[in-house]
Amino acid sequence: MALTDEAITRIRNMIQSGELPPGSRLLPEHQLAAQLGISRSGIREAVKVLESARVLDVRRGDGTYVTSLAPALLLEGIGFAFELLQGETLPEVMEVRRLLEPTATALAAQRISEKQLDELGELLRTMRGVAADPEKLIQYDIAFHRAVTVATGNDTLTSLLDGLSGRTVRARIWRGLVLGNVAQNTIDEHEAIYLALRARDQSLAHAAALVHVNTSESWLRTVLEQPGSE
Amino acid sequence: MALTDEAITRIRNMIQSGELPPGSRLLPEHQLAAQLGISRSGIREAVKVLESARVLDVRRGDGTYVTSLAPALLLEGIGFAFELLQGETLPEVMEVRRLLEPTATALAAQRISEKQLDELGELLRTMRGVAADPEKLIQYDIAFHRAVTVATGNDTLTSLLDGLSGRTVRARIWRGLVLGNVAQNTIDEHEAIYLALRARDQSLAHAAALVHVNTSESWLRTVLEQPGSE
DNA sequence: CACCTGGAAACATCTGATGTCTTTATAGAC
DNA sequence: GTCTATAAAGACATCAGATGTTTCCAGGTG
Repeated sequence: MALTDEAITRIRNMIQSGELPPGSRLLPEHQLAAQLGISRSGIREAVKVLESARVLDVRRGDGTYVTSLAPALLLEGIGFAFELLQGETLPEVMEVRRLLEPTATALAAQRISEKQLDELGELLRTMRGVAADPEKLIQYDIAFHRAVTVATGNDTLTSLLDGLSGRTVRARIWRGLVLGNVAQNTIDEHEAIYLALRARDQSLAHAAALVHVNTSESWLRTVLEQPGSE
Repeated sequence: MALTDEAITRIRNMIQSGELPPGSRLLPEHQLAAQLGISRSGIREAVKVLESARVLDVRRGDGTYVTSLAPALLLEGIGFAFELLQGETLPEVMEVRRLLEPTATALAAQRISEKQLDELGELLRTMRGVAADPEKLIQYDIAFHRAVTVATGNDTLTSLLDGLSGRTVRARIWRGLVLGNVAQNTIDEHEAIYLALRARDQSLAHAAALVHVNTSESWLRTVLEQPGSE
């Protein structure tokens, strides 16, 4: 494995060095192949890898361009990675969430805007309305937590938590959680978080988020102890 | 873009469903191509993508195998992603570290073993010995922080922090930090963390790690305000 | 039993051809 | 002059075949 991987590295270096800034266009395949001294096949594999990593954007009939390289794009792949983690590492992922989410929520309490607070309140109100519908409840639960992380103003943090709480991982866990008898409890915990943010109380926000994540985690533990849960 | 991407998805699904468990071998390229109904070129691009994501391990002359799918492998790529983040997002990465590392250090205080404490003390002693050599100081600094996260026993967390504090990002920041007049200060902060862990004092460990990360972050801020720092 | 050697299997790479899509320029209609 | 439809060119998508290299393993040899 030398030629193709070398091509990947060289293209990456061109981007990292600024020679190929975000949005710029790469040479056509055959010219790029000539420049890097390998065949089009090799170039295509290299480009495909960088495309899957959201570094390049290949537009058929047009050309290949460097993406914006925004955190939301580049960190998109980690959700992809988390989905392949085997069952025994799921508790580890939950633990990371338990470490990160309360702190992030506390940060949100410090920075959240009035408008974002209103949106959060609206989400909470909607959640109460669909408490009987598990699928919709999950959907709005995800939206609620995402809105909180967005309120931190840190895109990198948001993207990381998106990956940690990816739809697959979260759906697997929360579907069971909601189907259990704890729907009302979950909504109450969300309200506690909302009230803490509204009060801009960082300590309270931290505690409320911790309680909430802990509920999910302890539930997950009981599920994983049962056979046939995977 | 349909055929190759579909092939990627289908291979991923075979792995996720358990049809291809970790360590198992895939069909040869031409048989896989026949099964998925595309050409060898398409299969090769798909396999290359999954290989770059550390999902597959291609052994020339032998065959293609599913990796162990361990967190350390699958999350290896996020360091790769962080290296491509542009300058203005560097503060965001530092902020995530500021959120995560103190909490992780507090967790380590709870779980670290006697043996790991001894190793940490040894690292600290070594750091003092090479205080005058920036390159080596950076090297042992990385080892120190990694040892702390390893002590949490959470591989997923370790891999994430490895990515956040990847050699490139960290080296860029710390080279300047060490070249500044703060080498001794940095070592003192490490000792504070070590003592807190030794005392198994979670609150103190949290605080010490926060002070330490904050030092780096404020330094980074001053550097980024200067022109020509990138 | 240990070592060596051949062949088979599998990936690495290249080459060339064809299909399809996008963009753009051009010719025509109004 | 402007708008539109069409044609042509450029670029990626995909396929097919051939050749080189590496690895593994069976079988022979000492």
